Amino acid sequence: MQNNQFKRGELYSFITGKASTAIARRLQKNFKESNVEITIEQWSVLYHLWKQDGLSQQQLCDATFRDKPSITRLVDNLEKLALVKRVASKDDRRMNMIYLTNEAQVLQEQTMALANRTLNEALGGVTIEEIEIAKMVLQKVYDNLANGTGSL
Amino acid sequence: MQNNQFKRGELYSFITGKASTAIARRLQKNFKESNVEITIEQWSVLYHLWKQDGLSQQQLCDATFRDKPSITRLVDNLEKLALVKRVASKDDRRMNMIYLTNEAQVLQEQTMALANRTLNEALGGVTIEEIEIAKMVLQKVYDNLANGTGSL
DNA sequence: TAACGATAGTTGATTTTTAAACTAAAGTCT
DNA sequence: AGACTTTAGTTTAAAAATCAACTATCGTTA
Repeated sequence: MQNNQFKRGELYSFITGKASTAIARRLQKNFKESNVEITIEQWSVLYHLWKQDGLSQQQLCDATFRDKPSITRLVDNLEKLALVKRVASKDDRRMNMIYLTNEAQVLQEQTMALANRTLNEALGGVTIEEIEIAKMVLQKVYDNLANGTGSL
Repeated sequence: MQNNQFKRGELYSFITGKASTAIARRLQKNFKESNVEITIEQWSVLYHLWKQDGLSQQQLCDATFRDKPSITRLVDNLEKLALVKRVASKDDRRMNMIYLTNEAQVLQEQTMALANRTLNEALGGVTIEEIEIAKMVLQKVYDNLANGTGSL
């Protein structure tokens, strides 16, 4: 039994993710206004490939916190948009390595600028110290749930 | 221009909402293990009705941060499950007031216990003070984006 | 009262997410 | 080598989100 005693109802915001949903919607809107015709889900995949190109689909699952069918379809759609290419691994023929195309590399600078603008809109009036604590709490929540088996 | 200068990549967690997604998945899993056969989206509607019964669909939109079609269909499904009832308002015949059934009231205690258990799993090792700051930051992010027009 | 615009809710089409079942390719163990 | 298990990815079906168009009712205003 933990010594944290929470008042019911107060922590609803942690469950709903209203803040991240609001950020995602705003980012999507900012993309559209700049005529960037990709979804934020697709962008989140490109984001990790910009950090490191040639990830497997499973690595993209872990990075984006999505399950395998979601990544399969996101990669399907990104391939249709000619933003990524599937390349069968020579070492392990079960794996697809996902590589960015030249078109996708062009998007990086523009979309990262839009993402930073969106975060500035979202975090106005919040101090760096508060942001650091919030980041730490969210990371800890994720670690608490990602590692465990779910059996408490 | 704001004086907040963020390092790229570090704030990715704010966009993805990994933490709230992880909590939602764990809650759904805990529901299933206890044979509670509702989705977390349905539960989020019930949650607000437990706090105040007889809300209109528009009030549920605002409370759950969902749009009108989503609430229409969630109420559809909750009605099929015999957990809520639509009652046309006498004052304003455009409005449906949504009321809990007896079956839904039975669910309250069990699911709130599961929600609190889930939050205890999620927030282990985080102090009350840190939680308060994180809540404040998330609320401020939401306010920053919900009020604005999106034009920066 | 007639016309106009705003609000509450529904419907339809498309896309995404999720869980579960499935195929194919490795690895392991005797 | 043969049987078993694990891992990578795909497919299918159901629930939900999103955007747009739509109906019905209300309020205002001329």
